[in-house]
Amino acid sequence: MNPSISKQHRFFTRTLMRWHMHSNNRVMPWKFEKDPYKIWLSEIILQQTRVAQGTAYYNRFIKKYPAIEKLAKAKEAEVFKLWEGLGYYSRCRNLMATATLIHEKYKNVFPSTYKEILSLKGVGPYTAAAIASFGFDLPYAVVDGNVMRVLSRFFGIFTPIDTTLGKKTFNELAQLLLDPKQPAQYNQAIMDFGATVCKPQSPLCNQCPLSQNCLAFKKKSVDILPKKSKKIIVKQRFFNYFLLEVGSFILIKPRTHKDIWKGLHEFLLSETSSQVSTKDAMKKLSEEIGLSDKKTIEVSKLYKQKLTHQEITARFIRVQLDAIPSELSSFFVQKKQLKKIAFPKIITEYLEEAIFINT
DNA sequence: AACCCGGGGAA
DNA sequence: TTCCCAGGGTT
Repeated sequence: MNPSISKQHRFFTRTLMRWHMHSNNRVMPWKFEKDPYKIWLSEIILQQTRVAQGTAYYNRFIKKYPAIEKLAKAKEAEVFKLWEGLGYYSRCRNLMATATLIHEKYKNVFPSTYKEILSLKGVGPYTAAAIASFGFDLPYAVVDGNVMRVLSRFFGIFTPIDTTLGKKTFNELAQLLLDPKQPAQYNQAIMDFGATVCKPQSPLCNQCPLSQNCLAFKKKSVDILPKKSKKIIVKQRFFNYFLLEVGSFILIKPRTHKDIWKGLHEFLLSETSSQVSTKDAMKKLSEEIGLSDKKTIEVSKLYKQKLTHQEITARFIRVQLDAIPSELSSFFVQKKQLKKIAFPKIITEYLEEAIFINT
């Protein structure tokens, strides 16, 4: 018996598991899943993503790539297109890298130790614990946003969850509380409990089985927990997109530099530090790439896209060229191909509204 | 330790 | 608007 486990700890775990047995009605496609590939895929998709948003993506991925070998052998552009709109595209790159690694190094057998799982690209402490417990019944406690919220409230912990000390505190506490005899059930229970009862806003304290011993409930601090320390500064950026068109061809470039949307594609971009007129944007374009015989045919309205730490304002300017410039020839594709290419949301939105694409 | 990386839904 | 989501990687 671990002496550092108090009465409060035991009440928490026992009551949580009882709730899980009798009152947990949450349904998700990957629940009770034991195939580590499917568990891994669902966990990567759900990183910083709501279940409601990720579910459709999960189902499409499983349908198209029912086993990891299929994913490992898929074309990169195809996988990106399937991931399009889900955000955090490094997850998609890491997904493909890990699928390839497991295919080649592990011969399609998913690694079964916590250490090996944690070493996979795109798999951090949370995801490793999730795969280890759900897939292999190993005693590792998951610590995600749900868990930190539940623990910070029940144990009245005001340490900010986004600090090193906070992460250490919640990780150690979560591991103490885990029922080592049924790690998968316990982890499922605490996350479902956080998502359905101990919610971020208006939690259901009046029908919470833990409330009698919940420190935040006792001290009326439920609504200020968990604590966070960071304040995010949102940077404004202005994107002038030029659609260089030559007949049925159009210029599309991949985003490869260290910036947002790496791995997706876009039109010719000229970024300005402030909102500029179409005329000035065209002038800047001419300075950057000297194109002759160009004719503006259409200027779109302004589109906005809010990211966590940036706000993008974009305008799309259609430019007709007489011929494909030789130095840019490798970037021209048939307009018909656009539907197979993965774009950021702001471009997808424009393309859905623009009718030229079908002409 | 601080910062970067998307998009959407709920209040 | 603000918050935050089954977080992880880089500097």
